[in-house]
Order: sequence, then structure tokens, then C-alpha cells
Amino acid sequence: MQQSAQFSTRQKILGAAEALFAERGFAGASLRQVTAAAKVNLAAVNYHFGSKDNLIEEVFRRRLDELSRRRLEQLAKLEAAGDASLETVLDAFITPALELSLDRKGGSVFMRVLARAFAEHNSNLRTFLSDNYGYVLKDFAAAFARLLPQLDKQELYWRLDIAVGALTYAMADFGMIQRRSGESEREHREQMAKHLIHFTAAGLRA
Amino acid sequence: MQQSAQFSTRQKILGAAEALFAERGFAGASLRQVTAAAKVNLAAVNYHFGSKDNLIEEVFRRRLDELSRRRLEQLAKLEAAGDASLETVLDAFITPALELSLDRKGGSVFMRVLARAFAEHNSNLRTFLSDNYGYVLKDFAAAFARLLPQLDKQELYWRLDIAVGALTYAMADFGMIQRRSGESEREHREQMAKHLIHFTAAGLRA
DNA sequence: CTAGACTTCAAACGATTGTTTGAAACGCGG
DNA sequence: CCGCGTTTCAAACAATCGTTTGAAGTCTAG
Repeated sequence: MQQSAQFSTRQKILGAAEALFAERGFAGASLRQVTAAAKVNLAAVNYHFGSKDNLIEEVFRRRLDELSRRRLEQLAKLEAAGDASLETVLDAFITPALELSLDRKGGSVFMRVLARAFAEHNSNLRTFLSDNYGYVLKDFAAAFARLLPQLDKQELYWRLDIAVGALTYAMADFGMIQRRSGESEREHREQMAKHLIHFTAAGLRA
Repeated sequence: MQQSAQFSTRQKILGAAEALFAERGFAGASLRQVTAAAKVNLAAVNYHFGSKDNLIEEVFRRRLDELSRRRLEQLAKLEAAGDASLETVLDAFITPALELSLDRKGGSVFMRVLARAFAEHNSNLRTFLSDNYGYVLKDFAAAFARLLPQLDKQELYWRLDIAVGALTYAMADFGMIQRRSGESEREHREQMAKHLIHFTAAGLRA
């Protein structure tokens, strides 16, 4: 493990792949485009990751391990404090993603990559994500179930399904709302999170 | 397949392309896969559509022309009847898509193709859709603005943006909810539409 | 029945895809 | 300094990509 300039070859590839997957999709971004953007040799991908599919999985792993940890940590914290409400639980889910988005370069495009994964409906990717990170959604679903005891299981699942869609789409910034001039990226994202929590909480308890 | 005799080469290509674009994305589905599924010659795509990009646009045109017409027709009808509410306007938007989904083969996968288009954030595709069908969203936004006069423009746009995301993802059936055994596709879709309207209306007026 | 336009076909085009190769370059403990 | 494991490199692999070609087939108007 050697740092060449500032980032290792591995990290450079992961960063470039993340950006290009967000922009052109997994099939649309070639390894030659990725390695050119990362300024590394083409063969480096197969040397460090084995295959393009493994690279894709690693792009997710790099972000989702910590994102999942932080989300569950936030959730546990407010349940320990007896502070759980629809708004605070939604906040526990959204804020870690928001902070990731505001992290140094790459964080914001990752949410777009994640939304792409949802569109890859039949792929191994869904299985990979479900197998490795499904427990996060499960824990949050359980928290919502406790907060909405009047809803039967089916009703709850419908609403959570819709909520996940709204969150995924919004966090990927797929919508038409542009950042206003004179508004920082941070302010824009925080506005979005605020509206997202408000909207989704209302939808869940409707 | 008897369809081979019933549908023109053009229609067979459009149907196969729609299904494969839904499953593998625009870059992920090759023309050879499309023409093999359609059981037509490879060169037929370029003969009838000129290029893959034109084929993609035509896949949208075939469905969106009528879908847009029906949506605006429903909207106009209930405004003429003085029946406009958040629920009825949402219904005017959703029901035509629901009927399309329940149409004979192809309709249901098209909503998934449409959601894919949202993920193609930088592509010409977004421009094509916005230029040709943006007026539909504009008209619906105006209707919602009338129904939510207490919201300022910014606030309204945030909520509509989130609502569009929820609708797009749900109609594409990207979620985890599966059709229950003993439940028909129609029943499943109608349940979804019902919950979608309820959820989104609550979020909009929250 | 024939002429001419429309459609289909197999084959090939150059470009690009993911992956593999073997040698060169590198970093570091001895 | 040497030797050895790790990493990078240019080059090439077969496969597949979107597109084009010109001939063969199909259809209909006159």
C-alpha cells in the first residue's frame, strides 16, 4: 500500500468510477474512461479489483459501510434518549447521507450512483445491496412500525416503500430544482433535507 | 409467436427495445439483443429509426404522446367540473399511467424506462423529454399552485419536486413490495395508486 | 405481367468493450 | 548493494458494439 501523490491508485480509481457511474451509468462508463479520468493504467482496475463488477461493488462498499454505521448509530442514539418521532427517525436516516454529500469531492455524486442502483432492477447489484445493507432498512422499518402502531403491516410497508422512493430520488438530486444563485451547496442540501423530512413524515402519518 | 404476424417490424422493435431498456438500461441493452428479441434483422433498427438514439426517443414518443394527452384531458375535465382537489389532481396524473401499465404487454415496463430516463441526468434524453413533454408537468404544477395558495413559489416547488420523485419511483415499481399471491396485477397496481395518492397529498399539504 | 419503390437480409466495417499478458519499474528489508 | 514481492505499463486478446453496404426479397400501382 503506497501513496503515489496523495491518493493511492485504488482510491483514484474508486473516485473516478463513482463520478462516471453517476454520470453515465454502470454500463455506460467504460473502464478506459474510468482509468483515463483517474490517470492510471487500464490494467490497474483488473489488478486491484479483479473485474468491473467487483469495482462496482467496491464503489458501494466504500461509502455504504460508514453510511450504514452512522445511520444506525443515530437511530440508536435517539431511541436511547426516548426521542424517537417520525421526524427524528427520518433525520437519523437523512442526515448521515447529507453529511456524506457535503464531504469532500465524491460524496454528492455517490447518492446519484445509489439511485442508479435502484433502477438496475434485475441485476446482481440489488442482491448485493440487499444482502449487505438490507439490515439498515429493516431496523428503520422496525422503528417506524413502533411509531405508527395504528397501521397494519401491509399499510406500513406501502408507505415505507413510497418514502424510500421519495428519499432516494431527492437525495440523488434528480429533480428540477436547481441551487439558487447565492445559495451554497450546503444550504441547498439542508433545505432539501428539511423539506424531505417534513413531506415524508406527513405522508407516513397521513 | 403469433405476434410476429400481427405486428410490424417497427412495432416489434419498439416493444423489444422497451422491455430491454427497462431491464438493462439504454447503454446496457444492445441493438443485437433488441433485434434478436424482436426476431427481426439487425439492420432493421437503422433502417426504420436511423440510429439507436432515435430508437430510444421513439420508445418514449410512442407512449408519452397519448399518456400526456390523457393526463391533461383528465385534469381539464375535473377543473371544468370544479372538482379539483389534491387527491383528484393527483389521480388525474396517476390514473392514465396506471391504465397504461395495465394495457397489453409493454405498458408496465414503460414506466420503468421512464424512471431510467430520470437517472440519465446529463443526457440529451432529459432535454428531449423536457422539450417535448415539459408542458404537462407545467400545467399540473399550475393546478397545484391554485390548490395550495398558502405556499410560496419556492416552497411549492420543493414539494412538487419531492412528489414527482415519489411518483416516478413508485410507478416504476422499484420498491421492495411484491405483488401478493392471489392478488392480480391490476389489484396490486390499484393499491399502489391509492396509497400513492394518499401519501403524496398529505406530503403536499403538510 | 412488369416496373419501381419499399423492406429484409447476411455480411462486413472500424471502433470500442472487458480482460489478460509478460516485461519493466518500483519500494524496501536484508 | 542485492533480491524479491508489489505495482505499473504498453500491447494485444477475443468479443461485442453501432452502423453501413449491396444484393435479394416483397409488395403494389399501372
